[in-house]
Amino acid sequence: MDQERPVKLSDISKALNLSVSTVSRALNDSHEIGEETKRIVQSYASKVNYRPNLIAQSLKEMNTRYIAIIVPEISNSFFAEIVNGVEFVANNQGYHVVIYQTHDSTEREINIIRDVARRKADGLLLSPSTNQTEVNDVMKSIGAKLPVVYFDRVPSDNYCHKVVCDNYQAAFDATTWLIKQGKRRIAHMAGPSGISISIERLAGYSAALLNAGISVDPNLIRYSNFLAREAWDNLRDLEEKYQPDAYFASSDRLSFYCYEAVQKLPEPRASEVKIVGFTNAPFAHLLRPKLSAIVQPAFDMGKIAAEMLLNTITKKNKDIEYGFIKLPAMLKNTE
Amino acid sequence: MDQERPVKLSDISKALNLSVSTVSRALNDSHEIGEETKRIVQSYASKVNYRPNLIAQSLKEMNTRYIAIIVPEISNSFFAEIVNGVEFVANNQGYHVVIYQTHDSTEREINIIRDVARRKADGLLLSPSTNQTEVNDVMKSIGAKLPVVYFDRVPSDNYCHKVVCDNYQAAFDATTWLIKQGKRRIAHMAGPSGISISIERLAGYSAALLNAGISVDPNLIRYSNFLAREAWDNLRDLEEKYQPDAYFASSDRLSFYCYEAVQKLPEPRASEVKIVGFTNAPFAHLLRPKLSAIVQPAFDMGKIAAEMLLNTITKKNKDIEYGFIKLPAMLKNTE
DNA sequence: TTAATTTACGCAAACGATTGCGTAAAATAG
DNA sequence: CTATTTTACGCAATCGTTTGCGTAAATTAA
Repeated sequence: MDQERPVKLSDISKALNLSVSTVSRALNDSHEIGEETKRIVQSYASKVNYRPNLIAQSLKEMNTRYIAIIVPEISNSFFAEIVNGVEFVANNQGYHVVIYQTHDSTEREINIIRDVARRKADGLLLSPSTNQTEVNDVMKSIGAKLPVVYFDRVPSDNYCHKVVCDNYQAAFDATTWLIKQGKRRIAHMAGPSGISISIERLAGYSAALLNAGISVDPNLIRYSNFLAREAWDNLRDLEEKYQPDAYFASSDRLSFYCYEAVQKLPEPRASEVKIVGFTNAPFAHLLRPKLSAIVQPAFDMGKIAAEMLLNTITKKNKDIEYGFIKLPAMLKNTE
Repeated sequence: MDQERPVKLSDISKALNLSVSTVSRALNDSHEIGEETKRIVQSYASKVNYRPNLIAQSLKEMNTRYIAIIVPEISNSFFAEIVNGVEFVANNQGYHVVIYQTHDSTEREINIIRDVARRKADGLLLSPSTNQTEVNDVMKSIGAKLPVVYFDRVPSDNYCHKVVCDNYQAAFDATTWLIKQGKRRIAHMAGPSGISISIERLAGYSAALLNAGISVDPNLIRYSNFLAREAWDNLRDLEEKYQPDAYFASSDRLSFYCYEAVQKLPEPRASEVKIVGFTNAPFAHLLRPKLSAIVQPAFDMGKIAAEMLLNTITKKNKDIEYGFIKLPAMLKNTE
């Protein structure tokens, strides 16, 4: 009934008494094959459900027609939207998208990058983890054949393609909004120190404070790596010692941690403390009291990053011109 | 400095004046290679950063050491957790996990399945879309070489591996809880009709009603495919005509749609109408008024599904024994 | 010391597709 | 009718590995 193993070119060639090369060319509609032969081959191939083995094709043609994207966590709506944008562009151009997640582990990230290189993905979209230098070494060691576009968290040097959101401006606007709400002791819950987004968001926050004549209090600035534990410790400590009247949260997860921590406070603080945080969670607007959200144009970031990547992949001329795109974020749920 | 192209076996063999086969065997620690030679080859290989080309390896060995998982949407926490469970098991056994999403499009799903087959994934984890029969045909046409485990939404026949949650019991418990809260006009917001989870959840809901002496009102049962539009139309219609005193929502998205719709109602209905819905969203418990949640053991489902799949992949004896695992769900946020 | 075995390596064929080149037969040109 | 071109196909190499088999040299057995 159904064949036990996938049918290959040589099966067809034997069945039709043709050479393998003729069959191959017939299926690829080559001009050096007679029309009659083409018809015979093609109809037989579709009858027996022939599908070219992509492994063999890839080995021969030295490309795989897929790109990889490495993100910290797919359940994070921000990254999920980016992936969707990437798929939108890539699928239109005949590329498949393979998604990997690091769970914010540098070790996993490095393993994945190596694997992507060994599997000969045609390109890579990367939002590198905390440990930039280690990742950088790996990127160098895999040979120069793998085009890369960085997004969200990006390296500081300019010899690479980058797509980011205007973190400085977004943080500036959000902090300014909090100040306009009458807040002055604004805690800054930052992500890991040292990476681009943390630095820029902190800079925007600080600038907004200074701009309003408020001095920046280092005690109110807390870095959390991606462990829930650290964030909670920071939040408890802040509440015990400094009782901020607002929180600026620098990531999706931190936004919700802050929100939860604040909701557990006794009234009236619970409803007075304002929170604004980076988040793309689609249901964030359902929360009461409100969680004000800095929403990044994630889908567009994904689209643009994919376009840049596919451009460099299919580029004929080899003169590289590194792109750097910066997109605006939006402040929402500000009632 | 860094080589322009990845180094391959023949590069090493030339550099060391050895045959390719000797180099290959030395790197694979074969017993028929002298210790001295092994040392030389291995140290040279690591010096020049040799990484075997997985494409070539796969072609030769007829396996790829990766499994694919196809889900409707990665941003859905339920599926994200499943993926995490799958990765947990697969990575431990040296397999990579490749994630695809269908966005609930049968066309995309079919394309992906074909691609997975052509790329020779070692196995597939599948939660098939609405259009079971079409998908079934494709699964048959790709040849018998691709082991599959179904999860969440599963086919009705017993000649396949399946991992599901006890949807009947979960729906029964949740509906019973609503009844105990004094609710009697409980709307049932179902997913697409015809798929396993919709059928089972509706059965559990109906049984709970009958069990409490409440008759099942077909007007309160609404099917929505995965378009937001349909769900909203159903909700508006229900509110206009029937004003249910509670909602049972059969999916993550429906839960939040219901919640949002109810919150927009004038008081006191907005705070009186109770909602219980399937959701694994990590911040669902932050909502006020509460959204009661049927939480599925998604991570475990993923783990179990992956274990079943890897078992059938590495199985020596070919006598297939189809597994069928059913896991309990938990009712949370019931105050 | 000779025969049998082991050790350590090389040759070449796979895996399944694509493609440059060679060549009969057919078509066209002269 | 011969010379040249075109058509339509087959042969064999290639992509980068792995692996069965063959075989010198080294070792052991008799």
